[in-house]
Amino acid sequence: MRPQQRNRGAAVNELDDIDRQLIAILQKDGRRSFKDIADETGHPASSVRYRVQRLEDSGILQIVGIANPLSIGFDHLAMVGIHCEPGYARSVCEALSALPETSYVVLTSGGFDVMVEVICRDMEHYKELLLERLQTTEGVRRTETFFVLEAHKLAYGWGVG
Amino acid sequence: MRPQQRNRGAAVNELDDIDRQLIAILQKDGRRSFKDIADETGHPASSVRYRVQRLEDSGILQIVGIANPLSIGFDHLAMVGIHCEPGYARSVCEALSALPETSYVVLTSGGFDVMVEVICRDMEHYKELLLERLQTTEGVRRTETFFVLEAHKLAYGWGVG
DNA sequence: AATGAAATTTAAACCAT
DNA sequence: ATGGTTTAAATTTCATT
Repeated sequence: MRPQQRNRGAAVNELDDIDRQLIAILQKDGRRSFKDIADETGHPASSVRYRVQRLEDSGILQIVGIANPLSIGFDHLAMVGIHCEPGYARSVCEALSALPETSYVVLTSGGFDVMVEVICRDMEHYKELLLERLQTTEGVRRTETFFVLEAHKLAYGWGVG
Repeated sequence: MRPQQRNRGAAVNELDDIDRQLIAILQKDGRRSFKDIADETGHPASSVRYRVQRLEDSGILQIVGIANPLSIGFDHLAMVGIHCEPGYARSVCEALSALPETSYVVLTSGGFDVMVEVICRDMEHYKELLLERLQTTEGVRRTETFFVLEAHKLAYGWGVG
């Protein structure tokens, strides 16, 4: 193997228009067949497959099933803003990411150091989570809860860490 | 058709353990073949297909491609908390949901009336969005921006409205 | 890295229970 | 709503450029 190619593996340096086209199609329907996509875009099916695989392998694209939490019995969503002790923000993020109830954990600048979204079955569940697990996490100084009363738009992000 | 079955169509009244099992598998890999799932769960492939279709038709499950925004050139994420004029919270949600930059729009109780996540290409883009579109939306009184410095966990929710 | 064509596997439609 | 069967279609592998 040539030195220039070492460690490149399935990596994608930069997306081209075809990659973006494939992503756009799969964002609408993650199970569209490669042949369908090939017919729509005019590229050969094997090339479509090759590229989608490369995008998945390199971590740019993920094709997953997404269940509506409200339909599966988890209808208490809340956003929680957290103030941390200085120097603890990242470890707080890591600890909270490990909880099954969190669907969103980010380190932020501004009035909060960390923001997390949590999904609970009911208020009892939320109370236990907040008092016994969020507020007892080392480095958490203060929390502020914003209950989600209506979800108007929930789009997709995904695990970067 | 019997009267009891009218209007049931593809609706799912309540999920059983098999449904939950199928959702769990597809949440990890949205393109797993039905035959694979059938072999793993011990259910016939035709039943797996039937159930997954029903879950999709009834809006409980969605299988989509998710692109990492940071990989596709959108690396400025921010959470924006919004205070609204009394009575305007829902219309603000609707207006902001229509913007392509928003990936998350919820009506909340607590210190903010509305919270939105926005994804922008760069600061110039964010500045334009905030000053020209968010803050000019009718009913928006005050905004507070929390820039996302690190995304530790971004899981999946999806459009309920 | 991308494509084409072959062999293999899977999905879709159908039907019976 | 489930499970089996058949037919059509898609995926995978591999050789080629």
